[in-house]
Amino acid sequence: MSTKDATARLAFEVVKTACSNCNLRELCLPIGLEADELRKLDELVSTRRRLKRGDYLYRVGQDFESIYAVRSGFFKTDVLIEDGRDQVTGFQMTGELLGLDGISSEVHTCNAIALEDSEVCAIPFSHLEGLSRQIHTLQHHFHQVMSREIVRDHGVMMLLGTMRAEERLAAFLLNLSQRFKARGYSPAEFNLRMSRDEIGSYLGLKLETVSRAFSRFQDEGLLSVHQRRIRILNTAGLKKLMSHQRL
Amino acid sequence: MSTKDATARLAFEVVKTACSNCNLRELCLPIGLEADELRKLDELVSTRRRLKRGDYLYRVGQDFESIYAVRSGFFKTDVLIEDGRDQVTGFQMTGELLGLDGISSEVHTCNAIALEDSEVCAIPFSHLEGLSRQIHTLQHHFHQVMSREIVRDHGVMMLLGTMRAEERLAAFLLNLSQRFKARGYSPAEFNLRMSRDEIGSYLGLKLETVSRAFSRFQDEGLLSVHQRRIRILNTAGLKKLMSHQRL
DNA sequence: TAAGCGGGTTGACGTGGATCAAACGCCGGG
DNA sequence: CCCGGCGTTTGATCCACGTCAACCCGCTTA
Repeated sequence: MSTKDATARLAFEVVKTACSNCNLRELCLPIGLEADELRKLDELVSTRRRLKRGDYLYRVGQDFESIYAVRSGFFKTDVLIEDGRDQVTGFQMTGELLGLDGISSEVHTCNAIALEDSEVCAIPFSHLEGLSRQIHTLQHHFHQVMSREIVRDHGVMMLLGTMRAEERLAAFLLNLSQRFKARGYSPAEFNLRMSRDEIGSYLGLKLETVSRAFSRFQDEGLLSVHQRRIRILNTAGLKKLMSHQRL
Repeated sequence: MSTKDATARLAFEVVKTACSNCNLRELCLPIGLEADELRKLDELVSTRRRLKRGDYLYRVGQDFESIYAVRSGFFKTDVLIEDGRDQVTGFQMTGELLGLDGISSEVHTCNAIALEDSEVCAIPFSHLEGLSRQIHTLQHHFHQVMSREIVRDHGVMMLLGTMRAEERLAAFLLNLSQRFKARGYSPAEFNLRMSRDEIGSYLGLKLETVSRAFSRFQDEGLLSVHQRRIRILNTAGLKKLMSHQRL
């Protein structure tokens, strides 16, 4: 997938959008807003963008002017260092926000890439700031979203800093499961949108280690795994595994 | 140091404070505010608190109502899991903010502990939201601070996910160095406020590994180390070490 | 139908850092 | 001045995960 293709397509795939009749409004920024406030938000969320699998929503170094709400699909964000190493910093699904990293320096500091065909709402940031000066609820909710991102990052730091391979994978799967559940999908059966390599990058492991951990989970009857199709058979077992004292 | 001692002392050590004549105002929340705006901020920043080494500024589970700006001293924040493992999520120095994690759930999700005698300004969060609805500059600056925290966390994730022990320690020291420099202290010579164990926890390493890495750096002439006293002798060498391709 | 390819699995082996253990230096108290 | 305690250093050993390599599976293309 060439960059030019992606950029060209993006330029045209914009659609007028409206929060007030979006079925994600309980999951996304509009939480708790009154009808008239929701109308104001509609004006704010100016455009929708469609992306194909592999397209970049934004790249490191690109000017920041909007944050994005995932309307459908699945994303990853990653950061790079010169020598080629990279780290997946998160996976984002419907109702989650992308681009908060760009606020600090007016420039995006990570890449956001669609892992399947996706759709996002672009929210021009200066407008969001303007509106959140008027709507207290929106302001507070936005602050909570940013704070939640910080808390999530602390969880990942804990995972990377103290957990062993199987614990990391268990934590990862339980987190995904719970997020699918919150969106009305089965918490027990889902398919992964990311490769073993991407999971490994997120968890600070090599893809072989991820693959082996999957196999061991399957052997122990905790899951069934077929390629990217996951069925969780023993949630309690996975949870127990996570809190196993390090020997 | 017992908890009760700390809590009792904290209750009394409150002092009226003012941003407008604080010599940190170029480093802290007031950046870029006009004189009259600064006066409003003064009313906001209600109290100052002194802490002794080892005191908790706040604890996991405690109700969130203020964020804190470090006026002097040095802090660490950490998170725990049931089985006793813990992860230091950050070290905070003068001008940096503490407590952003609490916004999302109205409850603190990490502990903040003074690593030396310290002083903080308490900023009641609801007041901050109120004022930032009036002062655009303040609002934007606050968003930048939160975003910067997210970017910093991504850096730590990169460190924990992809770097080896010596690279982590080099990155850590260079970061400290640069932060001391920004505060007008020597970037080359400083003393660490935290133990090897705390460094290890932050970097996802055991204290022995940290100690060995220090020794090796010293052998290679990159630093001189005497207990917690650090002198950086070869910044370029440390930087090069950081970007060494993994074999 | 074959051939190519990208992603996933599995095995054999190497190694960086954890673990265990001992000793050292610094510091405060008797 | 000695003593005990804590943080740190250093050495010896171990093991979880990385590395390297072969192979497999499902999909696409010729």
